[in-house]
Amino acid sequence: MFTLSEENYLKAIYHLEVGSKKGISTNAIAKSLETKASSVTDMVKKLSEKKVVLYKKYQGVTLTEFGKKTAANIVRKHRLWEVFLVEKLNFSWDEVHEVAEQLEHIKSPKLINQLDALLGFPTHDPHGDPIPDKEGNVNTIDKILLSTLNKDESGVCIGVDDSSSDFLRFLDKKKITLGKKIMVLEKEDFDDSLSIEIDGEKLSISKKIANNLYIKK
Amino acid sequence: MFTLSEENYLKAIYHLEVGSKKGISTNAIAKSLETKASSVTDMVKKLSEKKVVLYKKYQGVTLTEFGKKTAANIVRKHRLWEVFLVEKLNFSWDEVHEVAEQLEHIKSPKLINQLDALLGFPTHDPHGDPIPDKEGNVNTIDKILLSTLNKDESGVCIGVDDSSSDFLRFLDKKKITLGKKIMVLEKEDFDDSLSIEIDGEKLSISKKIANNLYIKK
DNA sequence: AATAATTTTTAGATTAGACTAAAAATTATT
DNA sequence: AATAATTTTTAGTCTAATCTAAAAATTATT
Repeated sequence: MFTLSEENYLKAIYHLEVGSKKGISTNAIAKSLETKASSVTDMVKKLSEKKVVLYKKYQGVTLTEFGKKTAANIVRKHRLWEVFLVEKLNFSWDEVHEVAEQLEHIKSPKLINQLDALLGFPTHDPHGDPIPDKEGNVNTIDKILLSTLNKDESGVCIGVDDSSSDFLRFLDKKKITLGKKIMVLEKEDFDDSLSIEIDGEKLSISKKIANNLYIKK
Repeated sequence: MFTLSEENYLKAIYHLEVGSKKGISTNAIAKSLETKASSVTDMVKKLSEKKVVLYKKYQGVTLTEFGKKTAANIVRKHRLWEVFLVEKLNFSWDEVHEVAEQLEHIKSPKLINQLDALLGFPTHDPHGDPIPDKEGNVNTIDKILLSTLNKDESGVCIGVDDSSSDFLRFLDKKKITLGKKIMVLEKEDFDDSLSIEIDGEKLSISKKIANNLYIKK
């Protein structure tokens, strides 16, 4: 069994490993968890003894298969709880993260299985991120950034990259939600802003926004 | 804000204070939390500094008003989660305690308020124990032990004293659940066992069982 | 390739919470 | 009231997880 702290380290390493071929550096983990490199070194040794990471001094860490499964399970719990908060308890999508950070550490397989069933076995969380299955497998679909679309191309909004409260509240205000169809009407060269159509309405979107919205063609 | 450990101490003291006029002894707390008296002394000093208990060396502790409210809120969360587990996630009443012990420490007022609403503002948990309101007030109704009923008297089953898994599973097997009407047909003098009628069926109940079932006349 | 800059690890300290063993206070018993 | 038994507190130790500061290793730059 893992402590709260161990679980948080595992989760951080899991997220950092996505799209990174090499080992995860001590500093990267420290930054992600807002802690000090020396603390990371200590914990990483402990995790290595527990067989969830491979660790060689100065070489960074990699999750073992066991570690990956363990981490994926925490992420699974986090995302299922997020769905629960939005679907059943009327949370908005910018409010769920903090509470899910706590709920993800509750230990009860039955609780999670039943929650999964109550929610109708959802595949994605409120931000469009995929929910790992019981074995830790993640169904990755080919999502692209809105900013990569060309003029006159369109796609369906399927997720966000940055899921900070500020960004999510901005999307709410603009009525941009998952599942909505977005058409690129114009791309401005001088500032890379986009003119898009959503819900039959025209809207201007900055580069930063377009770089944080995932689209499926 | 309180740590996990502090919350568990508060809850233990809260429960021990019910029906006790004097201060709660160090040993009583130690026994209830399965820890050592010396650990209790340490923690009690900390809780005293945090203004949740009154403490004088060798005199035991008493919860302050603030402490009572804080503890009642933890109990409120525990019992609401128990209702959730039974009503929404198909847990049986002997399975809920362990998970609720974890869930009660989740910090989010909105979560609890919304959960309360989702459950239809329940007043009692699956074992018949009252759920404190947001201000920490508990609606105590006059419950009596089944063993105090006389021959030919009857009442409705409204709760259990001992809520151990073994006892609850026994009740399940005998189809004794909250809300059922129980009539005392006979009291045996030599072993204090009862002959009762429930669901139109005759059943023999030992003294121990009758001492753990609460009835409302 | 040598030196500078950066990253990582080690060594030692700190804090919360728990423990053991011994001392002090209280309560019970003669 | 004196002594015995029990309870409670104190003093000191331990572990998990953190930190700072210094040392060691790696990477980058001239």
